[in-house]
Amino acid sequence: MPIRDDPAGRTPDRVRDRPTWLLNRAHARSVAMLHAGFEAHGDGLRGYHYRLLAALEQWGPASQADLGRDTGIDRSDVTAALLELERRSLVARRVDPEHKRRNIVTITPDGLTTLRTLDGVIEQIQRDVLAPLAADEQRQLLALLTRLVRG
Amino acid sequence: MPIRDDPAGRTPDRVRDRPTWLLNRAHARSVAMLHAGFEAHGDGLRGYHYRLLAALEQWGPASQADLGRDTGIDRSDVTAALLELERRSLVARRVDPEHKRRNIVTITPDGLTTLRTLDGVIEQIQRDVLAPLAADEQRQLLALLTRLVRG
DNA sequence: TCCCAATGTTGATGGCGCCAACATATGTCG
DNA sequence: CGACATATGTTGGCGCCATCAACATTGGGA
Repeated sequence: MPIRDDPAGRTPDRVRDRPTWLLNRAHARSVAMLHAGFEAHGDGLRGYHYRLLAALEQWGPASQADLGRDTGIDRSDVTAALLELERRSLVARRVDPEHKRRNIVTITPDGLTTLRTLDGVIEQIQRDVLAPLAADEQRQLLALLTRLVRG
Repeated sequence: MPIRDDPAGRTPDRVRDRPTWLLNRAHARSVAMLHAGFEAHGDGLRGYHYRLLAALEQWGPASQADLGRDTGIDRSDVTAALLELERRSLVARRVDPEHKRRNIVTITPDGLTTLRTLDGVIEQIQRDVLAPLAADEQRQLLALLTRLVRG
């Protein structure tokens, strides 16, 4: 999904230094690296799956709707991603006996193992993404991005 | 295309502070704003169209292949976007008499006008995107992103 | 009780990027 | 010159992430 990696292409001046363009490129860079990492070690799982597993690990069993709210993933995409996770036995789904319209989703031991593996892969990618910057610059960037995002 | 704007959703800890996640969110923010801007004032044009117009304005007439290289847009996508731009008379295409397999694309006066309009819209969006930061922080962020992207 | 809200599912759409295949035109090298 | 490779534009398909519409089911509140 990244734009062409090849920076050989001249970028129009009016585009090249714009904040939105830089954010786009930086994002493309990180997505490309994540993609490569998931490709190599993610066993076919994608960002959605990781986010769902992470949410389940952190807050325990939840309904699909809650998972969607907690991860910012649309209900319909939650359904699709959970089907895949269930197929791999990384999560289990059962109907909530209290509210029969609701599915309670639980992460399985295998799911936890997978989550930990992905954690390692992703941590390495974080380092790779930030590699062009010195340690203090990395901290600066993260602080600024955090303020940008939360602001 | 941004992830859900609603930041109410709790984000899993292991995700929330990761550089790739922050870049993703910052990008989502800028894309959402760009989307809204194009929606309101872009007359249905998309990022591809703007980039092509910008490249034509800056470097003058070019073949479609060159446009693709200069903008990082795939040849096939260049074709589609130019069809739309031609339909709106924002660009003109003619066969290169020297190399009959080649189309020479030229921006029209209307195209220039549209480009300037979009420029204004986009400039405003840049300001909005960076609004949470003070002026010196904005400069810092841009410098860091530039190094990240070029590094 | 009746209506409305929430839930899970299916299916479709859009933006952006990628790639394969093809016909056509243009070299280049034996 | 002729065979071969290369560049170009076009078509069509795929993938990822995000969004929305519509629906049946279930539950809660007025």
